[in-house]
Amino acid sequence: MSSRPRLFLVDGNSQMYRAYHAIRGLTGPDGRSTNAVFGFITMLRKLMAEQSPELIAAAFDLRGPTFRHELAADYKANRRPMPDDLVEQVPRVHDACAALGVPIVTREGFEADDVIGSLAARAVEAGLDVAIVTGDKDFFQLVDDRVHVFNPRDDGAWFDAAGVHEKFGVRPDQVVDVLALMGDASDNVKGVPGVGEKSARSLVTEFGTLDRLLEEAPGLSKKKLRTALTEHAEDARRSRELVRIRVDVPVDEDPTGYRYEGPDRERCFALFSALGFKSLLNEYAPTAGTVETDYRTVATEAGLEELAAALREAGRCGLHVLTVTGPPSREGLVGLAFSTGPRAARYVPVAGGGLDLSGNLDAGAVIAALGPVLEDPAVHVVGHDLKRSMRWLAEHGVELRGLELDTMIASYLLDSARAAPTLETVALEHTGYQVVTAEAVRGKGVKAPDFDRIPPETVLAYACERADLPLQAAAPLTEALERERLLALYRDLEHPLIPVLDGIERAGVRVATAALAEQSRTMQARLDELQSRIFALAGEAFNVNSPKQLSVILFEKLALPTRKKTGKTRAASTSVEVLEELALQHELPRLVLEWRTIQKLKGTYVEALPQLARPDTGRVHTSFNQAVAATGRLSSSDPNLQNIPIRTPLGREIRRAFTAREGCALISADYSQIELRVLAHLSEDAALTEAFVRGDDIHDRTAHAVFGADSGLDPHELRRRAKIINYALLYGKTAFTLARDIGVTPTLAQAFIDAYFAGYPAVKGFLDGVIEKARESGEVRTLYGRRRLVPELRSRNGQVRAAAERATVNMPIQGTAADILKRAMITLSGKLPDTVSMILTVHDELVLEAPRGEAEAAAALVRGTMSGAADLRVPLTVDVGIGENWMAAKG
DNA sequence: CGTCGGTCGTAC
DNA sequence: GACGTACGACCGACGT
Repeated sequence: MSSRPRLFLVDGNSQMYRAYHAIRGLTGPDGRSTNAVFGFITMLRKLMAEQSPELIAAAFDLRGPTFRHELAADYKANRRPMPDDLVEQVPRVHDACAALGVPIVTREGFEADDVIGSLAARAVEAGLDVAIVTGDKDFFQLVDDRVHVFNPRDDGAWFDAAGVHEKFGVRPDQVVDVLALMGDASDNVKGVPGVGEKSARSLVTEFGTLDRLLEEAPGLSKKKLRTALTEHAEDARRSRELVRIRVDVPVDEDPTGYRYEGPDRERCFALFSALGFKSLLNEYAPTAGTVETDYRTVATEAGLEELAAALREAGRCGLHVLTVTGPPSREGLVGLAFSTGPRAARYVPVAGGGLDLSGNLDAGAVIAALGPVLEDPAVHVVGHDLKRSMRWLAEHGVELRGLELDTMIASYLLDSARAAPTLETVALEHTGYQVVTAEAVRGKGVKAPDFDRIPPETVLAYACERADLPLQAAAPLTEALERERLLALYRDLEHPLIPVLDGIERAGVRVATAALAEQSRTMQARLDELQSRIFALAGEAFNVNSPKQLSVILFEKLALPTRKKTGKTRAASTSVEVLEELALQHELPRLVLEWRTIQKLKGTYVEALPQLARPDTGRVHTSFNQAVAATGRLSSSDPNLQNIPIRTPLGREIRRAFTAREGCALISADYSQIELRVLAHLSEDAALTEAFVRGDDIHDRTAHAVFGADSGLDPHELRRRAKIINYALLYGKTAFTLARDIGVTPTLAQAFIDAYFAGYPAVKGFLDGVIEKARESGEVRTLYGRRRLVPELRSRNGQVRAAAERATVNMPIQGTAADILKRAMITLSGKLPDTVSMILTVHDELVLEAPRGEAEAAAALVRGTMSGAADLRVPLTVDVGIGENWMAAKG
């Protein structure tokens, strides 16, 4: 090993071309290509990380002729010009290179190759080793003890002289001779006709040098070769001069001066922001620690009064409510943070909890001073997840008003397809700051102390940033919403929905915990019984819940046939589908199916729900997430009340446990076939629209269209199949899975799909049109302008593309339905009397709780509001029911 | 002992 | 390979 410092010389042009071809379809915020820049940066960063170069520089070609054009006028004449979208990236590749701390070297009249060759020669003279970073085999000619070639592709490959011989078949000093003989069509380097790479190599190996070969040519026995070599000897010599990399270009630079001193972080950040390289921004972002801040703790009565006055004076603030983890509670409030301007915030810790905060103000004093400000609609509030703040403040009797902007939801509307936006990503993208994470303050894992166990001074920066940065992000986010035509959707739909959802969450839903406990006992008894019979049949005890152990029993011990493999690990599947088939030939899988069903219901609902109910009220308060689902739907968690069973009798028992409070009834109202109606509206299909307008049974209508009037089959079965087909189309289902679901051959299923599209011709055109438009624009929108970005439509991976196409056709349908229900909720919340509460929403359904005497009137109001929530070409039919529990109300 | 990916299953 | 959108229980491999 040499101890000499090593200079890395990056072959800029070849690496830029490689990046350009390796990455497709990447564009920046301005819509211009960024693929080559991104690929080049990735390569450089990898090089830095893995090779830790002490010295580095990059050489690039300049436009215009070089000395080679003087040697051969047609040099590179055949080469296709650089694509326009690469040309425009060249200056940015240079910028990126410089920003990352890699100086750029060019020489007029010479190519990057010659600059590198000459720099390498100077470097060796100066006592350095050299690594040429390239994927171009031409550089093999420069390799010696001191100069090696490094190909950064994949894991990276080093070439010394032996490596060159192994890879290219000749010694480095013979490389030019081989290249000269074989020529290079793309550069118009002629070479010798009939001599390709292989024969060039063997000839040079045999004769040692090109000169020697040409001397001996007249005596060669092979006629063709002899003639070619003698006639084209001059071409070969000229070609050698073209392919020979110059090592004598005057380079003034001192190679020892290319010391790598790291990236210019500010310049990188600015450049990567402009290019839209969000994943890279993180690393180069300025952090709070590097910026002057005015973050202070407020811990006196006088300070509180001063803060309250300042907030009123400002009329606008960023807010963060710092709490312990877990559901909202009175005790869990840890502190409040307010910001009224960039990098300025006040943190008000609240005494109590596990830490001795006797020096701090108690919740009563804090709320007394600041509650009125928070409730004042004239004081506008910006925050990240305002609904969460509302719920926690409500625990202290404070009604947060004056909501101005929720940065979480604004960011979600801009790109609903990615993971729910955290303040970390919003701050980074819209203010350029990297915030302190909760993990950095609290530590990692479940054992990390909660915020109430951490001293206020430690929490200060964290809490203040969470008030400050949303406020700073508000303007850029609003501009982005405006620019992307999403501001009206935010203002008219998502924003007004925040307090509506807060109300639903706060109201909660009553669960009959005693009934669930009873169910749990019954279920356990049945599970025990099933388990012993399963063990008896298996001949041993095992964990029935473990797919792995179960498959050993099924497929090894009992030697039942495997039917399906699982997605990722390709293990034998034990899914319902498989077990149902196996149940035909063995008792054990049948018992396992029943065991699983009961276990699932018991574990997920019967036991989980009572634990999540408030002991004092017996009500569970779910969280609705407004910034998760890519289509615009809401999701529900802790507990998820949107997947409570309904299909099986046992499952329905669980719905019976959702009951109205004393003296009240539940009202369930759901849209009938809303997605198909949305499809009818969006596609403007005459037959589909007419069917809904006339009030036909849509599945019968489809059965008629698909199977004909006189198929002679059971009408119920036909309707069942038609229903599956109707929904299959919404999800982009293929003939393959449709066939499986309705029990026909894929060919027949395809015939059904064809018949469907023949019956509803505009639907086909609509679905194709959606994909086509989305491929062009990169996005797909609902009737109300909600959008989803679908870059995967341009993927080269067929499977990825197909999945994106299915998501694309589904989005406007599912998303418009979601928009409509949200509209209905907002309107309804303004009309309902105080005595009636919305308590649940499940995609196409609303559940309300009303005093018995008011239920009928409320039901009528709900039906009217939901029906009128959208103005479609088809009516919106709403099924409404009233009952003492959720099951009964769905009647 | 905790984290995390994989599998399975519930809803619309 | 093959149905869109979610949440969550449980297992078991893996790392501390």
